[in-house]
Amino acid sequence: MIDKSSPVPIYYQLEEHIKSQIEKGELKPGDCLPSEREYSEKYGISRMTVRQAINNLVSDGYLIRQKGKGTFVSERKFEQKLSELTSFTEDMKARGLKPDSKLLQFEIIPSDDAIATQLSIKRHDPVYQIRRIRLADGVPMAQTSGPLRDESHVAFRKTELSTYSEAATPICWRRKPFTGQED
Amino acid sequence: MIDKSSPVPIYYQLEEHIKSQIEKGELKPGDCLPSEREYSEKYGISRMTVRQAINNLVSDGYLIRQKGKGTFVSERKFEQKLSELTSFTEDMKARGLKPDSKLLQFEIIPSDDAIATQLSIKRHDPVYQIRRIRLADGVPMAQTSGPLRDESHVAFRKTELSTYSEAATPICWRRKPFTGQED
DNA sequence: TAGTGGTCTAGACCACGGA
DNA sequence: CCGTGGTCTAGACCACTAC
Repeated sequence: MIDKSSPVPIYYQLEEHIKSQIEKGELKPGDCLPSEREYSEKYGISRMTVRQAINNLVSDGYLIRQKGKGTFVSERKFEQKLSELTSFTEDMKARGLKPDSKLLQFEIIPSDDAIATQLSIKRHDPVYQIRRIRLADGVPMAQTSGPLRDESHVAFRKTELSTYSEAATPICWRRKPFTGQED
Repeated sequence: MIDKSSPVPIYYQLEEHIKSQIEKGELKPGDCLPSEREYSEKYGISRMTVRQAINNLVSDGYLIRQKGKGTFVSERKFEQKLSELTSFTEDMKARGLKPDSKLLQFEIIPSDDAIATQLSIKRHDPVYQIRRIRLADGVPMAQTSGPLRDESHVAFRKTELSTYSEAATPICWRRKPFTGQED
C-alpha cells in the first residue's frame, strides 16, 4: 500500500490511497477515518507525514477535521463525484461530446445554519462554496448550484447558458483553521 | 514580532506578519523572501513551523515557491489588493453603496505560456485562476476578467451583469506541489 | 560547492470531546 | 479519564538551482 522506496512522496501515496477509498465507497460520507496515530503505526510512518496527506485532502474538500473527535469524509465531495460519473459525463459521452473540459467555481460566503452545523463551525464563519459549469466540447451545458442566498446570486446564476439541468448541491468547506482569536 | 507565549499559534503570527509586509509594500511582488532556515534562526522557531506559515500563504496565493531558488511574493495578489482599495471600493463608497460584499470565482485551467513562465511551471500544468464579481449593495457591478482562452469562457463572461468595467487581470497560482511523477 | 525548498522522523505538550 | 486533532521541536537526507 505504501512503498517507502518509491520516489513518490509517502504523503502523496497515502493521499491517493484515501482518496481512492472514498471514490470506491470503502469510506463513505460521514465516516470517521482511522486516527492519525493509527495510520502512523499501521504504515510505519511519522504522524507528521500522515498529517500532510490529510491536510491536502481537507484542502481539497474530501475530508473534514474535528478537534477532539476525528477526521470525517466530507458529505458532498463524494456525491459530486458520483453525479459526475453517472449523469453528466455519461450523458455527454452518449451524445458524442467531450465532457472532460470542466471548470470549477468557488466563492467565499458566510455559512448559514445548515452549513455551519454540517462543518461544525460558527454561523457566518466564512466557507468556500463550489459550483460547477459543465462543458461539452467546450460549450457550457450545466451549472451546479444550490439554494440561493441573495438576489445577486440569482442574477449571476441565471445565464442563458444553463441549457442542461443537473441535481444541484454546493460543496462547502472551512476556509481557515481556527485560532481561538475569532471572537 | 513573534510571541511564543501567545495563545495564537506561532505559524499564524508569522503568516500575518509576512502578509502585512506584503500589503505594506515592504515585500514587493517578485521579491525573494528570507529562506525558511533564516526565519527559523531569526525567530528561534522550528523550520517546520516556518513552513506551515509559508504553506498557508502559498495556498492563499500570496507566495510562490521555487525549488532550489527560494520563495517569492506573487505578482498578482498585491495588485489586486491595490485596485480593490483605489478603484472599485472608493468608487462605490463615493456612490453611497456598500462595496464590502464581494465574491471570488476560481477555476482550474491548464496554464498558457504566459502563466507557465510566470509561475515557473510547465505549460498546461493546472493552475487556479481567480476572477471576481464586484458587488455594491448586493448587486453585481463588475467582473474582473482577463484574456479569454476559449469561446466557452467568452460565453460565460458575457452576462448582462457586467455594467461596471474594471481593469482586469486574473490571478493564477500552482494547483499542487509537484512530485516528479507528472510525466 | 553552497543554499534552497521538499520530505521525513520520533518524539513532545496542548485543548477539546466524550464516556 | 483517554483518544483525538493542533502545534511544535531539532534534527536528517534529498533534489534542484546557481555559481
